[in-house]
This record gives sequence, structure tokens and C-alpha cells, in this order.
Amino acid sequence: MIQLSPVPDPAPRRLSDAVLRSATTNVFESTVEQLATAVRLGVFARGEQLPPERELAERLGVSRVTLREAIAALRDSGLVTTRRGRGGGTVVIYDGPEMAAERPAGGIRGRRGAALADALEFRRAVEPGAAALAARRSLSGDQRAWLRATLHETAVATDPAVHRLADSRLHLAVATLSGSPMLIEAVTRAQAALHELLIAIPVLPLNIAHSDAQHQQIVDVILGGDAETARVTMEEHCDATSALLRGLLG
Amino acid sequence: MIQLSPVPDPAPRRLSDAVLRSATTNVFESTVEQLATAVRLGVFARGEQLPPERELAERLGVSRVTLREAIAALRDSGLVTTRRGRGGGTVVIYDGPEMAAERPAGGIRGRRGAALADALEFRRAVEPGAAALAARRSLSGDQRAWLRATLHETAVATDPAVHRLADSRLHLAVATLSGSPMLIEAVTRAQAALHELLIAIPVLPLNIAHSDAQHQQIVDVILGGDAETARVTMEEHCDATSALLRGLLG
DNA sequence: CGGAAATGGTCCGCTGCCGGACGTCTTGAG
DNA sequence: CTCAAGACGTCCGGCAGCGGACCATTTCCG
Repeated sequence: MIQLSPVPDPAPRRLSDAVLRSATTNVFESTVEQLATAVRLGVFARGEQLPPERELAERLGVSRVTLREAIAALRDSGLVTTRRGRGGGTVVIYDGPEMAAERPAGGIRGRRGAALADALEFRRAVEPGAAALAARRSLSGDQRAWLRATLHETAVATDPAVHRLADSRLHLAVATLSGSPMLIEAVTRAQAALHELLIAIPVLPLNIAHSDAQHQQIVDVILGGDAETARVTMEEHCDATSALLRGLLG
Repeated sequence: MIQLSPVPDPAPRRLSDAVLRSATTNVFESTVEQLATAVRLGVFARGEQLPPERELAERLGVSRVTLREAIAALRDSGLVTTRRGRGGGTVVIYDGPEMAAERPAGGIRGRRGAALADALEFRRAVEPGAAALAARRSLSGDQRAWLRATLHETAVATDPAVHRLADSRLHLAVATLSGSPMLIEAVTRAQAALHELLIAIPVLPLNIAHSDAQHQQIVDVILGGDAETARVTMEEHCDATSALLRGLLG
């Protein structure tokens, strides 16, 4: 397990200090955040069309005006492009992250490091749970095919940026197949929190090969319906990623 | 592991269906929800004073007006009472849940059952992670004493309602000591989702004794610093609760 | 005993966001 | 070629919620 930079312990003394959280934030900003994350995690693939504004606004629970402002922000960031008229809409033109050429000089410390350690621990708890649950379900043919296809995309990706995108898609697919809304959301948040960091991992072919082998194993076990093995395998996979990050963070 | 009622599988076919969620809701309602949950989970003990309105409003990220409306709702529900003037404030008068005399007739099915199964799975992933993390940290003397005191309250509680409250306080305390904000929030949500159901568990002295023995063990292991054992012990504890609920849900 | 302090109670103007109607463009069907 | 359909683009009235100033009440301290 990973031991990150020695952050001063916040040490909440009362339960209420730990539990009460401020959930409120800008509707516009959170909408931008959610959409940008979805695009960057590959929830929408390149060239894929976003749902029509009216539909998307309703699903996100925001007004169309606000949603449009958020989409405009994505457009300004070069993530999407928009066309009018019948058959038009907003399509994703994001291609994958710029991979870091080398590791950051001084490691990552302080509050930033604490947040990342937090996300790693959270992921270590939540993704194995999702994998176990997915294995326990009786998946439909469509679902099994979808999972295999998602795995395949990960395996054949040669470009590191494309591989990164396919990787998060695979992890989100496993969470989706768990069928548990709370776990799906948790995995999404974990992936979003870690995405930035995972981009920064130095890309060694050996690491990718190892990771893909674990992916293959995880999918096999899920399709085979062995919940406990799925959990353990995903735990090992998460631990491997954490170990890989250890150098970056130290 | 628990197998709940056969709910029709929603089976999201696209990643975007699973990931995009509507986060927006009434600020007033969510504030009421959050405060009421905190009180009912025992985050604020009976007789304990809530922070001053100005402070609490800032922490929750809402305006004082909205917070006051929420507090008024709690007052109407008989959870708190309010006094003006210096040394005044809002104090908790909630005493603990009304325990169910017997199990509901037909079990719990449908969407309700699915949501509860969801929460159980989520908890099974998240609480063991929090326990492991808490064990791995070097806790201060204050923190160790606090954990022991919380455990003690659970052990000495004879009234089922009081025991229920002390139980959720203990679980939240473990999460708090993990020091991971994401895990703290996750455990809080899991406890909140399950609280209602846990109230409905038929209270058998044997069950309470077994549960308390596990609590004792969990705290010992955490204080002893054995992360993996802490994880496993908490897993067993969650599984025991799940098993207890199996009859209720079937 | 008197006043400062701490707290809840109230009001007002402002802003973000909503809902819905309407306008504009582009395309595909007939 | 025409035009209806389906998408984005724009505008406006209304309201929930915010921020901050101010009022009212009680208690503690000198």
C-alpha cells in the first residue's frame, strides 16, 4: 500500500467536523466539471455525439441556458464542436490527454498529495467492490459483449493517450455492470480524481503489458462469475497502480 | 453475501447513461436532509448544541436564511429546540429511533429493496477500507481515547434505540479516523441509507452481543495498527449485518 | 447593576438560474 | 425543389437563495 508525503494530520476531533460538508457550488461550474470529466475519461468517445441539449439538460437537472453555457466552455477548451440544423448537435473532438514526457521534478506534496492519496485509498476500496458485484450478477449477452469489446480496445491501444482513455472506460464499464448506482458514482469520482495523475505516469511498455494482463484477468473472472477472485484481482490491479505512483509522489 | 429481491435489471447500455447524474436539488431540502441525518445518526448527541447559525451556515455553504428554515423544519419534527440570547442556540432533543417491534409483513422489495441492496454493497466496500486506513495511521492519544470512549458507549448501551445511535457513531468515528474525506463522506452516506433499515432489525440480545464483540475486535485491531486484519474484521462485521437483514428483505 | 457580547430573528436588494416560448439554421424526405 | 423536422440560438418574466445590515433577547463579566 502506498505511503504518501507526510501531510499534517487534520485530525477532526468532533464527528460533526468530519461529517458536515458543504455540498453547494455553482451550477454552471459543476456542470462544466461533470461534462469535461466525462469527455476526458472517455465516457463519450471521439466523434460521438452528445445527446440533444434539451435531453441532456433534463438528465443533468439544469436549465438549457446553463447547459449551453457549459457546452460553450467545453467548446472554448477545444473538447467539442457544435453544428446547427437537423442532424447537427455537439460532437466530441477530444483525442486523449497529452502524456507527460517525464515525471514532475519535485514530486507531489502538501494538500495536493493528500487529495491524491485520498483518492487512491478510496479507489482501492470501491473498485474491487464493483468488480465483485459485477461478477455476481448474471450479465446479458449484450453486456458481456460490451465488456469484452471495451477490454479489447484497451488491449489494442498502442498510443499511450488512447490507452489511458480506454483504461478509464474499462474501469467505468466494470462499475456500470455492477448495477449499483452508489458504486458507479464512487468509481466515477475516483477515476476523475486520479485521471490527472495517471496521465503523468511514465509510460513503460512493461507496465502497460502488466496492466493489460490484469485487465484481461479481471474481465475473465467477472464473466466467469467468480466474485471473490474478481475482488482480489482488482485489488491487486489497484495496488499495482499505486505502487507505480509511489515514485512520482515521493 | 446477501442476495436481495429479484429486481429487474436496469442494465445501462451506454457509459453515459450510467455516469451522468443529476446532482441539483433544492438547497433547502438537502440542508434539512443533511442536518436531520446528522441528528438521527447521532453525529450530534442529545443535549449537544449545534454550532451558531452563522458558523454552521458557512460550513454548509448555504445562506443563514436557508439554514434557519432548515432548522425550523427540524424543530417542527421535534428533533431540536432553540433558545435565544447569549449562551442560547439550537440543542438536540432527539433521543433515538423508535425501534420496530417486529419485522414488516411482506419484506422489502422493488426499487426500495434495490436501493438497500445497493447501500449494503457500498458499505461492504467502503467501511472495511476506512477501517484498514484508520489502522494504518498513527493516531494521537486523544484520538485513541475518543475511539475507546465511543466503543464503550456502544458496549454499555442497553436500550436498543440508544445502541443503534451509538453503533452509527462508532462506525462514523472509525471513518473519521481514517482521515480520508472521500471515505468519510462515503461511510456517512452508507450509514444514512441503511439507518432506516437497521432500525427495523429485530433486536435479539444475542445479535447485539455478537455485534459488540466484533466492535471490540475492530477497535482493538485498529489501535493495534494491523490494517489487513482491520479490513477483514470489518468485512465480517458488515457481512453479519447483511445476513441479519436477509430475512427481513426476503 | 449595567453594559458588552453572543446569539437568534428579520428585512431588503441583487444575482443566478429556471421554464418556456420563440427564432434561426440545416438537412433529409417526398 | 419544397418544406417539415430536428437541432442549436435567443429572449423574458419569475423565483429561490445569497449577502449583509440591522433588530431583539438573553447571559455573563466587571
